[in-house]
Amino acid sequence: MMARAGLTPERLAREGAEMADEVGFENVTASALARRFDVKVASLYSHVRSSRDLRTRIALLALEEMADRASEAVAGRAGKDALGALANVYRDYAREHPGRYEAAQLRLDPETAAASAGVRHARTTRAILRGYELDEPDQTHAVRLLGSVFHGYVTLEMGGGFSHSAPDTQETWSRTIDALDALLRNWPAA
Amino acid sequence: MMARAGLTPERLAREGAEMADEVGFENVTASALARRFDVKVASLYSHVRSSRDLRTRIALLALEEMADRASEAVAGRAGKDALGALANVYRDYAREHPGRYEAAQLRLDPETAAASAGVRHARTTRAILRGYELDEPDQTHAVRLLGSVFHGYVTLEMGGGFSHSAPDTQETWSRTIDALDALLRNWPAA
DNA sequence: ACTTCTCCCTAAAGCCTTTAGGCAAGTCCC
DNA sequence: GGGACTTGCCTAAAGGCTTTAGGGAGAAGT
Repeated sequence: MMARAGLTPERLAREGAEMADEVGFENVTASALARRFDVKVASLYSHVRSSRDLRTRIALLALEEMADRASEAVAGRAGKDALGALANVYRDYAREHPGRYEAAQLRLDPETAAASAGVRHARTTRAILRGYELDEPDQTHAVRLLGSVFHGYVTLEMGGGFSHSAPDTQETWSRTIDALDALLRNWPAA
Repeated sequence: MMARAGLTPERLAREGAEMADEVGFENVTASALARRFDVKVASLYSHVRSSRDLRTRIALLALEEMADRASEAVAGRAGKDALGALANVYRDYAREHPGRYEAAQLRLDPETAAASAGVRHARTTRAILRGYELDEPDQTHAVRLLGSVFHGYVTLEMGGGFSHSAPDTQETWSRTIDALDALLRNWPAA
């Protein structure tokens, strides 16, 4: 009588990601997702272990997508060009997929994080620094700084932290990339 | 028979903040807080409008505390000294009060944000730039950059984003401050 | 066709939020 | 001091989310 809905962990994660962008990651609940599939809540629990598990899968999907975009953006570019391209991956992804971007910030336990696309993404960030002359350990410091700036900026902008003031954020964004490029070319000695 | 518990919005927020540091901000629920006061849940609703209201009050309290620390740290310092002091306010506050720091990241609606201590904090950040020679609009860009770096760094560090790699994060933190100082002294022209 | 398995269902318990209405301890005024 | 009012916490109840246990009906293999 009832046709099977064809649930799988992957489909749940994909639809959950879609939903996150529409209603915010914190509103992606097992109940709401079940409603979206026109299925009873309990049915989800054959496919995901828990609500937490569901959210983790959405986070991993988002990390994967960002890592894909990052490696594509950086391929064939170097120096400031590459830097700007990577920066824009963060910003654009967060704008196009705010719910997924939130999801990507979910705290993962260490093993899950180590197995995630986050690692690949970190390698991409490091690759950008090949265009600048930095040796270890400064290279690591710089990777961390870039991650901080991109993530921090996008978070604050999404949260409206910059919203009520001139000049506009696009201008700040370009100048931030200029500034980071200048900094990397002129990295202060320890 | 039952002595009055003496609930007030302020006491609820303070205890909620305490609780956030102990069990994480996302676990601060009206129910749990009521248990802590040995009071029935419904009683809280005479003092706060909703669970959301409670969380907002905790966020405002945290913003207030951070703004206080920031202005105290910056007073009587200038240049890199001031920069480092402000940076450490973020890091130390997040370490001492992780739950409160999370709370401070709660998205507030624009009016609430405008009336919060966040505004005072932003002025403090701007004050630091008096030690560097930056005119508008670069000053605003720089304020945003500093906010991004501090917030981004602390978030990533708290989330374990840097945890599994050498060199240690203290070293990165000092070098980040060095780098920001160098950048501000040598801000690239548009 | 019959067995077996898979997938979604019903049922139920536990916790959280929020509202409505009640009772008693504190406060005020005579 | 005693009555009337106010305040503050309570009980009751409805509705939503999570999670587990067990059942039934379609799909798949022989």
